Amino acid sequence: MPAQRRLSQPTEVQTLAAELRQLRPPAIALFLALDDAPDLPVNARTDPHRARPAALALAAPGLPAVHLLQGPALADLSPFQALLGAHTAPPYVVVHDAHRTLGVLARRGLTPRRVGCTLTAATLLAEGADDRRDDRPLSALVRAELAHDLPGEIDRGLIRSELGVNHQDAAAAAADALLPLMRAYAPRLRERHLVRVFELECELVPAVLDMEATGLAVDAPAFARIVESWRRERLTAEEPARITRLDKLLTTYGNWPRDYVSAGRIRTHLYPLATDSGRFACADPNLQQVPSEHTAPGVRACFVAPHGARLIIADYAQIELRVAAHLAPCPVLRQVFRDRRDPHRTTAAALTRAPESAVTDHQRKLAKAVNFGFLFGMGARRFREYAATSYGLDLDLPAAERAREAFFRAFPGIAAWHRRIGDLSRRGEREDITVQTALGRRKRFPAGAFAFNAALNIPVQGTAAEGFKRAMIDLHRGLAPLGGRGVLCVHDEYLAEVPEDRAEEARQLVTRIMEEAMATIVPSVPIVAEARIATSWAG
DNA sequence: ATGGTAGATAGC
DNA sequence: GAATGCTATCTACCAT
Repeated sequence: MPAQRRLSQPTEVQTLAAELRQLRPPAIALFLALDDAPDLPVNARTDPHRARPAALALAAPGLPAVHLLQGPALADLSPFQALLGAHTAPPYVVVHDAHRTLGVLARRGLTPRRVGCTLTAATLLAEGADDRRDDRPLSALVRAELAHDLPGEIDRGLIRSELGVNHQDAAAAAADALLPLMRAYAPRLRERHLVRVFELECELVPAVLDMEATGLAVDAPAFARIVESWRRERLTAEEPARITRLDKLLTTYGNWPRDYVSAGRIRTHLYPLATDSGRFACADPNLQQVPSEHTAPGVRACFVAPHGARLIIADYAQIELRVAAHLAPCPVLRQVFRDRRDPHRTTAAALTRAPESAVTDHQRKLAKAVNFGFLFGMGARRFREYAATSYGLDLDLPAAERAREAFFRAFPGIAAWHRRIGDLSRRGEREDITVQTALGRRKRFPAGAFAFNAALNIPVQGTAAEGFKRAMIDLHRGLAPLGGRGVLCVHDEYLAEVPEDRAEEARQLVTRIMEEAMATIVPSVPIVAEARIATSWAG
């Protein structure tokens, strides 16, 4: 790394650049946000599904990584300086949607060095993935970095004149950009009360990077045998539905052992800020959609604890119902959880107008479908279909309507919440509507584009995601002394690998950390996490 | 050939 | 008045 522009008194930016150079390579890389770059493939700009500023992640050979944001002019960085300085890791400022762009790059024959994960103040400020207006300007620095790695595509002379410098050292360039860009976002994040979300995401980054780097141990030969059994069955299968299913399994998962397993572990890519809700996106491979035992028996059993270790598999109990009880708010549902009662029995009792003690197993099963289905605004018609496919329950339409009424009768706070969102629906015809999570992450619906169901769901899903991310941060720190580490997260499920002689200790620790972390975000309802010790994901 | 869309299906 | 939501990946199909 050429030392350059070394002054007798290093500037803030130079100090940061020096710190960045100390970091282990996987921690950083360049994320370059692009929006209207003329050389981008068309789909990066026009696909509504990808209607976010396209992000380009480019390899910067030999460099420590830096996450760059495009952004407006300078402002005050102070709230974040303390935050970032407290980390062993660098300031991670990031670009959303980089993972899609990685694919775009790959199709163009470019092989960017993989970056850890993403965080962007701009994403938060843009209030949901559908509108990134605030994110628009293409920074001169982005052009500079493009010129650096894709010579010929952009006029370097233009870059130099724009920047007023001759960048020979991409790391220094990146660092130069970092502080100003963060400065630019800081006051707006403060104004918009997004500092807590931003801090959460900053703290989360090391946990995600380690999880991505660690990967999950996998019994690749066993996986390959299952794939082979699908192939054999496909040859003789006759039932069309079965053929469709087998083809899906074969095409989606069949090449995983070959494409993604190395040294007995499978590594995925996690994107904490790629979704409207604040949940993770996961890709290449998407380990958040590994077939369940129900769908394809044996697959999850291939994801294992290595010799001498155990998996701790933990998830939250009815987390969305609990979060909804908190946010709605619904005193009745809150009380059900406080009394350690079963919300499905409560609904079943409302359905039958009988006491909870008289609820049968079948009634409880129906009530479970009712609770999960109607919570986010499903209609009676759609509920019939849902109950049939997900729970094997056949209902006629009047029965589905009665179930819906019983649900709202059981939980008046939920009913009032739905009515309030319904009112927003009318206003949303002609004005922008914004909904938010507990920490203040926002999703904005432009006038005329309000979505009732999404307005119900996103704050709940997003609040649960915030509690989960809080837990991931604490778990990352809490497991290390035991020699344990997180290996995967699936929305409300956390997998850790721990030494077998400390498995029980770890199990209890994981349970406690998850419950306490979520409770900081969702304080009005008791939170229950359940963790088990296993030798494979199926166990 | 490549880019783009809709629909189905995998997860939560 | 009614309305589950959030994703990734694959296939089939259409357009350039």
